Amino acid sequence: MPRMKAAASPQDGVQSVILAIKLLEAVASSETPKRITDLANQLGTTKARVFRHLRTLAQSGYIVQDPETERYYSGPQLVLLGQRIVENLSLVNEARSEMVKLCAELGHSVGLSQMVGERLYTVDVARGSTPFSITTLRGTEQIFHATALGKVALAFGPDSLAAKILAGPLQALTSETVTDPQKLRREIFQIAERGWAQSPNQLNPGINALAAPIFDARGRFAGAIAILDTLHLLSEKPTQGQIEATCRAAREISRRLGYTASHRPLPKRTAKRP
Amino acid sequence: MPRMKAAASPQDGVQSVILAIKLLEAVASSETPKRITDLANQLGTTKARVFRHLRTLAQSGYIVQDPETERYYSGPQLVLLGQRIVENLSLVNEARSEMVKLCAELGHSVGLSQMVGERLYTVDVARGSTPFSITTLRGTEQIFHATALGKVALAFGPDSLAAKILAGPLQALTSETVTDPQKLRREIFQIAERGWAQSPNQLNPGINALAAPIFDARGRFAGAIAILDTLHLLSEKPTQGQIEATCRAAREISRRLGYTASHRPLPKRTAKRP
DNA sequence: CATTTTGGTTTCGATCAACGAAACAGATGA
DNA sequence: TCATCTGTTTCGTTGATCGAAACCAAAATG
Repeated sequence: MPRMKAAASPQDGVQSVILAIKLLEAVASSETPKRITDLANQLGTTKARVFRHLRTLAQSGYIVQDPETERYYSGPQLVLLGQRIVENLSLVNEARSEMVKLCAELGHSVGLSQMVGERLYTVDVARGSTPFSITTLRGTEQIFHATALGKVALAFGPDSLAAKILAGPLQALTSETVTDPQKLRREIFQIAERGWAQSPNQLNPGINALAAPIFDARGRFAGAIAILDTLHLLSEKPTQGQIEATCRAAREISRRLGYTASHRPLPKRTAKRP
Repeated sequence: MPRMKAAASPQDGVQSVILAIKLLEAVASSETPKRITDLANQLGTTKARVFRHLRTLAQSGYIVQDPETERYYSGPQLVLLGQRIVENLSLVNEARSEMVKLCAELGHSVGLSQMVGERLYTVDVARGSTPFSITTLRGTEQIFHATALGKVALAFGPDSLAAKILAGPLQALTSETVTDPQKLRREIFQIAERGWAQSPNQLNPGINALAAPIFDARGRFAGAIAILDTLHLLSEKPTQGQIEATCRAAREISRRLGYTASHRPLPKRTAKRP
C-alpha cells in the first residue's frame, strides 16, 4: 500500500468538519452555556454558519439548546462517546481491577497510561481516599521527561522515542525537572534496570509519582501504571511496600494482556549511548 | 427573541458534519481499528469521501491512523473533550467528594445523575469495592420509570415531566418493572413523602438501587445520587444506615449547590392525580 | 407607550468546497 | 508473473454550503 506522504495537500481538511470540531471544543470548554453571536465572533465566522452547524450538532445530541435562555451547551452524547472509547481499550479493561486493588491497598491515587503512536496518554484513573485527591484527567498527554509514567516509557518503549526526546529541548516545568539530556539518559538507564521510575517535584512541586511498565502479548511496551500522591505520603525514597505493590500490579496487568516473561528476556539496550 | 419552532427545515443539517459524526461514532464503537473500505460500505458512501473526512479528523487528533496497519482508531482528543465537559458540570464537582465518601462508607457503587432538559443523564460514577463492580457508563440516559434515579426525578422534578411519563407507555425491562401508570403514580407519591426511591429487579434482575434527590440554589430539582448493588447487599428492605447515608449525601450536595431548606418548604404536590 | 437595540432564525442566489469516478501505487498472494 | 487487494491522489462537475440581508420577538431604553 502507498508509502507516499500526504505532501502539502491542496486544500487540507473538510472545512465544515473543522468548524464543527471547533464549535464542539468551544462549547465543551466553557463553563457556562454559549451564545451564537459570541461563538461566531470567537471563531471568526458568521452567525448564520454557526447557527446551521449548531443545529446539526444538536440533531445528533452533541449540543443542547436551553429552551429558556436559547443558549447552547454540551449534550451528553459527547461524554458517552468518550466513555465508549475508553471502554473499548483493552488495556483499560484488563487493568481496572488491579488499579482498584492498588488504590485500596496503598490509598494513593492510581493512573494508567497507554502508548498511542508516539505519544503517551492517561487512559484511566482511580481516585485515592484522601479528601482532595490528586489525579490527572483522562485523555491528557504525559510529558515524557517530567513524569514517572513518561520516563518509564522512555526506558522501556522503542529506542527511537527515547532518542527523539533526548535530542529535543527538555522544558523545565518546575525547578527540579530534569533538563540535562545526559542526566536524563543516566536516569533512564537506571529505570530500565530497577524496573520503576519516580518524579519527585518534577511536574508539580510537592507531588511525586511511582510508575512501572506494562507489556502486551507481543512483548512490546504497552503503557504504564503509577501511584500518585504528595511527597509527604510518597517520599523520594519510596517504601519497599509502595515499590513492590506498583510493580506487582504492572506485572499482573501484563500477564493478563498475554505477556509472558519469555517475550522480553532482558531490558533491551541497543545503542542508547552515543 | 424568536419563538418560532424550526418547522420542517428545508434541507436539515450540514451533510459533512453528519458524516463526520457518524464516522466518529463508528470508529469509537468498534473495539478494533477500522479500515477505510469497511467504513465506506458501512456508512454507504465512497472511499474517497471517507478518506477525506478521516484525514480531517486525524488532523485534529480525534482519529489516529496506525502507521503499520494503516487502520484508523479513536484518538484521545475525544476522551479529553468528554472529560472537560464533565469537569465543567458544577454538580459533578460539588458532588465528587460526597460520592467518594458514600462509596467508602457503604462499599456500594455510587451514581450521580443530572437533569438535562427533559432527560436524566448519568454524569459521574464511583466504583464500589467489590471485585466486579456494577456501574453504568457516564453519559447514559436514565429510564424514568425503571430506575431509582429516574423515579426520584419523577417525584421531585417538574410536574410536566411526571405527567408526560405517566401518559406514555411504560416499557417492561424485567418482569418486575412497574408498567401500570396507577401503581407508578402511587409509588411516586410515596417517594415524594419519604424522600428516597429504590428499584429492585426493575432494570436488571438481581440488582437494586437507592436514590435521593439533589436541589440547586433556586430550589429546583437538579439531579440525584444513588447507591447501586446486588440485591444480596442492597435488599428490598434497605437498612436504615443505607437510607440515611444516601439521603445525607444528597442533602450535603444540595447544600453545597446553595440550596437551603427554605427554598422548598414542602414536597410540591399540585395536581398529580386526575 | 413608542422606539431602539439585541440576538436568534430564515431566505436566497452565487460560488467554490466537497463530491464521485477513475486512475494510481504499493502490498499480498496465487 | 499476474491478479487483486486497499489506501491515496487527481480532476472536472455540481449542488451543498455560504454570507448578506431580511425578519422576528423580546428586552432595554427613552
